[in-house]
Amino acid sequence: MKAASLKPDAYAANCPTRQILDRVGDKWAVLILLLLRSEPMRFNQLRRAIEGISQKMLSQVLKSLERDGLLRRRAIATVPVTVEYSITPLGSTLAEAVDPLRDWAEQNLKEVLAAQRRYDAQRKALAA
Amino acid sequence: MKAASLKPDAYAANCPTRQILDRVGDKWAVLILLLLRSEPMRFNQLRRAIEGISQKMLSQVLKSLERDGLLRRRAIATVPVTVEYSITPLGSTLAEAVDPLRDWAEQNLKEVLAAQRRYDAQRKALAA
DNA sequence: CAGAATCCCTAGTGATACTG
DNA sequence: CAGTATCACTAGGGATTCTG
Repeated sequence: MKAASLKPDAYAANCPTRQILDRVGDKWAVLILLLLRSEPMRFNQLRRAIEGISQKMLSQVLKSLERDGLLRRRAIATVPVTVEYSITPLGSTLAEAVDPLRDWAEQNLKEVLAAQRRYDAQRKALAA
Repeated sequence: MKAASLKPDAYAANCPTRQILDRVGDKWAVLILLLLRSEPMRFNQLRRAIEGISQKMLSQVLKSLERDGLLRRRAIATVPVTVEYSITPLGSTLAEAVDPLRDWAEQNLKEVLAAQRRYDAQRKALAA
């Protein structure tokens, strides 16, 4: 865990958008948020749903999402203990703000991939 | 430079959204895109505008953005050479899809920070 | 000016084991 | 079940140097 940054650039680091984009860009954060949007889930339930995340990362990301007020953690005193994670209203609004990006991705991924192929073909031609 | 991933999880890695979110989450990519939205810029012009990016990163990010078809690179044969980067239509639509996120960030950063303070205060109380 | 190539170092991440 | 703690790794990113 490191603080934002120590002394650097005035343009990038201070920008509120940066912090949010970092969170959105986080490999798992948005994924978790989107999952919780449909229903509350428990720890291992999320773990299985995501399949590929280590429990360390899951635990870590959940903690920061909770810290940011984007989701809420509820421990239920059963034996063994049950913990339920649910999205907060704030988290929901963020998830909504991400939707246009999802849409863009789905609509334009093909074009991006095509551009990549073109670029790579071009480069290969030059290399020859 | 690594390929997407080799064999892992079916849920996270295959998702088109993941690739895009990675790009959006990239520390500089979106920043650059947003800058270019207003006007084409040259390499060192961007470098100065961002202030804090290393030229390695700038060069690297520019290259992948170009590869993705999100911006276009034009080398003009002057002495010394001039290179101009401009956003593509595809890049513009992505930038637009990011706007809701910017807005969310600006509107809700305060609340996020407040949540963080609450969380931290809570934790400190428990630690005592 | 616009980059490419190197070196280097640390922070992010996974795997493994342990706990309440 | 729901985590925490350790260790060990490597890839991301900065600083520096060189080039067309």
